[in-house]
Amino acid sequence: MGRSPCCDKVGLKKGPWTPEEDQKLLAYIDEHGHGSWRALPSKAGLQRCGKSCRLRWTNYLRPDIKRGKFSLQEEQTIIQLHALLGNRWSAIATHLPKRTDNEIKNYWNTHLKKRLAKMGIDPVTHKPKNDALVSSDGQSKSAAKLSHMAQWESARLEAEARLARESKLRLQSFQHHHSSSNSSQAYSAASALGSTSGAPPSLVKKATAPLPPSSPQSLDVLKAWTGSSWPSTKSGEGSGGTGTGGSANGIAGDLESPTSTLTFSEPMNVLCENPKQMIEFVGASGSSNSGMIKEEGEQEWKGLESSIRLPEFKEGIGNNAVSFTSTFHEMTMSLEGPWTPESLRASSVQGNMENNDMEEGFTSLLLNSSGDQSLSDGGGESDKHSDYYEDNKNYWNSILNLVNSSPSESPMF
DNA sequence: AAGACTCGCAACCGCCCTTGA
DNA sequence: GTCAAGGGCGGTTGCGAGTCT
Repeated sequence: MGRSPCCDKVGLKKGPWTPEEDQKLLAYIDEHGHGSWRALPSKAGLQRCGKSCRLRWTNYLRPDIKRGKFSLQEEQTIIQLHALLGNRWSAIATHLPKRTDNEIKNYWNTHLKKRLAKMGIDPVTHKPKNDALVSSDGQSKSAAKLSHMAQWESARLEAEARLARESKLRLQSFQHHHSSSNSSQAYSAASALGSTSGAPPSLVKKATAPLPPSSPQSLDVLKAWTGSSWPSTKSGEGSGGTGTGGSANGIAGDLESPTSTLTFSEPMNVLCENPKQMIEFVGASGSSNSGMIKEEGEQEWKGLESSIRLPEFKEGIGNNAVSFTSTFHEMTMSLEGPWTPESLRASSVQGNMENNDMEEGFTSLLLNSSGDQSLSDGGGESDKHSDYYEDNKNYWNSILNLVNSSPSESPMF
């Protein structure tokens, strides 16, 4: 399975595309679709390799591409998803409609990474840089492991959310045929439908009944659900905290097992020296996508550098294991409606109104320029600990809420 | 004004996975 | 089961534009 010689052929043009070439490519795809990329150049009269055509199309010419400056909201989304997914740009791109993975990658490398670094946050781990000094006791290992597991979890969430959406769509179509107009009924039915709608029973029931961690079935099923969005091993990915397992065979590697469950019981116990340190993560119910209420604008970043609460943030994800417990119901709730900046904003406002001062996640940590005394002035040791737990929980809440609130038009769902 | 330097982005490279013969 | 083609993805490069000295 060697590399295809696609671009090795002599006589093929490389380098920047001319408007004429763009025109030819556009015209051809308009008329015929792209079909086989390899065959396309000759048919379209282009002296390019198919791969080059595909890239030009997917990264530039595609009509559904939004170009130009990233909004603050998009920046936040990228940061949060990167914290969770690492350098899986294509996965991140599925949550940013109209942005290409290449564009996001470039933006991260040229803007966001630098900003985080400037703020003393390691863009790879999303933790304060000096954290490495503190973690000689093995906590960094736990952090890495946790991050690793979070990635598996995210892939699993994607799969389950996608399935939930599909179930819902099926149900809606079913109901359409049966002239039912009650959407809440539709929703309840969708939740209950499970076993008859193609949703795996383990999902519908609620996932505290774990599939065997290394269960081949669970892996195959998940792979099928995710539409091959399962994380893949890339040689370079380890550096991004993204040493995801890769093919199913690799799953049992460094990470014990990405469970197909919603509870990281076994691995997390391994991580937790003190079981009391287990923090239950409750998925998106009443989700408040904190940090989504800021207005767009560069100046938002300015106060940030001075106001970020490094001590709390530092204690964030790395030191403790987090038990992710969610329910199919909660997940389905979080998937209601399309994912839009407005909806995020709305849910954020709602969340805040629902007393959720505590529901501030990573982005809020980054963006809050005021009202942050409560945590840093906390004083007492016990307060410190509870703050620490809260931050830990909120951090993942924020990120996973975002992941759960996937765009309806996302190809991933 | 001009050369040096920096930045941002489009495009390329190369690895890997999937698919189908 | 094997192999090659096709395509996806993340990392890297090269060049033009902007900024600095």
